[in-house]
Amino acid sequence: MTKSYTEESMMLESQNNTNWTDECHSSQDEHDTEKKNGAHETMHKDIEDDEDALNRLEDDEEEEEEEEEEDGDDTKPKRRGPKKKKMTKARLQRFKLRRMKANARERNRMHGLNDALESLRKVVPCYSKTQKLSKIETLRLAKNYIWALSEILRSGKSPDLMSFVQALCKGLSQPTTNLVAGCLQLNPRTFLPEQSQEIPPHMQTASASFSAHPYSYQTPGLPSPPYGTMDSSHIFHVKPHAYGSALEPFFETALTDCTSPSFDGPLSPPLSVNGNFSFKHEPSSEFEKNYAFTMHYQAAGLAGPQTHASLYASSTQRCDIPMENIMSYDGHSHHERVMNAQLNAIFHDS
DNA sequence: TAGGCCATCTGGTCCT
DNA sequence: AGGACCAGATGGCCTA
Repeated sequence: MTKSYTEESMMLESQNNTNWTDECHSSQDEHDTEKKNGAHETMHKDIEDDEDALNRLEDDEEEEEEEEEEDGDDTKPKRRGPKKKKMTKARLQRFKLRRMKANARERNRMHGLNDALESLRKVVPCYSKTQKLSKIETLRLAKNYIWALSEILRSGKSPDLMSFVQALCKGLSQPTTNLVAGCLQLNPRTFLPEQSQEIPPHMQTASASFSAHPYSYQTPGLPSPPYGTMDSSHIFHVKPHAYGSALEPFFETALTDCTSPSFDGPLSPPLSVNGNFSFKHEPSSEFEKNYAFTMHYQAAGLAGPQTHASLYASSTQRCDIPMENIMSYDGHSHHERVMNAQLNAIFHDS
């Protein structure tokens, strides 16, 4: 875009600021309404209005083109150099037309992006219509989820539940962590020794967790549905305490530097080429060695109540979740149920 | 009231 | 030339 465009836009901004702002506000208001109603009708109307406006502008433009020819001004001295185009009405309107088209495209593009993000929200472990994850949290959770599942597939071993959860929630904000736990209808205290003792040992591994009844972990004081349901995927979202645990994890390296929200370390899935994951059983690089699973939940004496107890005993920022504030879990898609079934198979086979 | 999140507008850049 | 994409700016809404 040339500098003249910038000048034009500045002019336009000052001349039409009110109108443009009004358009923006009305559009945003309508978008809010649309969100509340859960319909796209308003958006379509918005776009139709834009198209009407564009058509009107195009009609006006044709008229202005004719006016422009008659507007030849011989009184001003001619300037040398490249002829600087006059900012005629027609040019202004053409600019406005371009801008309106570009704005409409940009709106649609962002709506498409948001739709895709909404789809992502539905397939990551925590999904609630009533309290959506923010965009950034959705992306972080999705990234952690992909990485964690990839590690499971690559290693072919059941992870320690707590470590898995910690890896999953790495870098997430505390509110998001709470929300995730809320979606699970789980209170982190469930993993305290006194509660854990009631849990059969075999239930304290991830694989057992996935095969357990959804409410097996429910603390006596916890409310019943409709606060939420728990299928296997929800187990992934328990986050008793995400940051800096003393727990030696299944996802050991995933827990490093968890205190930094901006931490964006090498937490990618092992390999993804053209959408197909390729897992190597032997770390072939220093990176893989660093990020390979270093232990299993039974090998390091981490499984069981003591592990969880030590985890929480060392926690200074305990994640106590008032269950009355927990959002309801609104259900997962068929796709996710299929995915959960596959996960169950993975955990049971390993 | 400050901060987080969001939608939108805008101009620049790259690509077809 | 026009569209896609991106990042900065802006203002509204909500919550602690």
